[in-house]
Amino acid sequence: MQESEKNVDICESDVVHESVVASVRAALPDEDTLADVAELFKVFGDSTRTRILSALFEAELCVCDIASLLGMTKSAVSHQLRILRQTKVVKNRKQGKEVYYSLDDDHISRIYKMALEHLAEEK
Amino acid sequence: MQESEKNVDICESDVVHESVVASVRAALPDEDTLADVAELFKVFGDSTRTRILSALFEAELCVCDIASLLGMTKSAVSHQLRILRQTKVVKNRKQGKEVYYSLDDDHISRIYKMALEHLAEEK
DNA sequence: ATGATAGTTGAACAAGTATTCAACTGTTCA
DNA sequence: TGAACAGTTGAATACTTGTTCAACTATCAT
Repeated sequence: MQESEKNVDICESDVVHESVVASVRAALPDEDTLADVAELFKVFGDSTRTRILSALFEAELCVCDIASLLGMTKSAVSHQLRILRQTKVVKNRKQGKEVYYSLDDDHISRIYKMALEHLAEEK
Repeated sequence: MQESEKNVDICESDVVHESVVASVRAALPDEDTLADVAELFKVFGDSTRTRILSALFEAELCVCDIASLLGMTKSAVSHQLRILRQTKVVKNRKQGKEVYYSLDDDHISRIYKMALEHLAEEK
C-alpha cells in the first residue's frame, strides 16, 4: 500500500490512533440524531428565548405580557415565539384578541430547568 | 396619572395582566444566570461540537483523531475545541507533539447526554 | 541544525440569525 | 361601519459565528 500522498491539513491517513478512532466511530450516534441535539440546544441558546421560557415556567402569558416583561417589542417577541412554537417547546391558544402561550414539551422543559438550577447553584 | 402617551409597539402601559406580570417578574432568575444558560446551550447548539462531544464520551482523543473522525481540518476542529475549552466542557493534556482532549464537567455532560438519549428514543 | 508533524491562532469570508420597520389580519367595542 | 388594539409576517439591516487559509510555535527524529 503506497502512501505517498502529500499530507494536507485534513488528516486521514496519518491518524495517531487508528484502532481507537475506529471503535469510537462505531459507537457514535447517527448524524441525524446529533444534528437534532444541536438543533434543540440552538433553540435554548439565545437569551431572549431563555427569558421567555423562564417566564412561561411561572405562568401562561400573552404576547403583550411577555413583551412588557422583557422590555421588547411585540414583533421581536412574536418572532422568537414562532421559533419556540415550530420546535414544539411552547404551545398557544387564542382567546379573543389575545394569544396565550405556555410550555408544551415536559421533558424538554425539564432538561432546560435542570441546566438552570445547575448554573444557579454554581454561583 | 395621565396615560396620554401614544402606544407604540413596545407595550408597557397597556399590558393585559399587570398582576400576573408582576409576580412572574419577581420569580424570574436574574439576568446573569439566564445569560449563562443561553451561553451554555449555545455551546451545544452546533453539530460539529455535538459530534466532538459524542466522540469524547467514548474515549480521550487527540486533535488529529477527532479531525479524522469528523472528516474536518485540524484547524476547524481546533477552533471548536477552543470554545469547548473556554466553557470548561473539555480539558486537555499535552503529551509530546500531541494534545489529548477529554470531557471536563461531569454535570454538564450529563445534561447533554440526557438530551441525546431523549431524542434517540423519540425516533 | 533541518525537516516533518501536531496543533494553535488571527484575519478574511460566507452563512446564519436576531431585531427593526412597515404593512397586514383578525377581534372587540362603540 | 370604523376605530383601536393584539398579534403576525416578510423584507431589510446589523450582528454573530463557523470554516478556510496562511502563518506560526513546539516537539520529535535524523
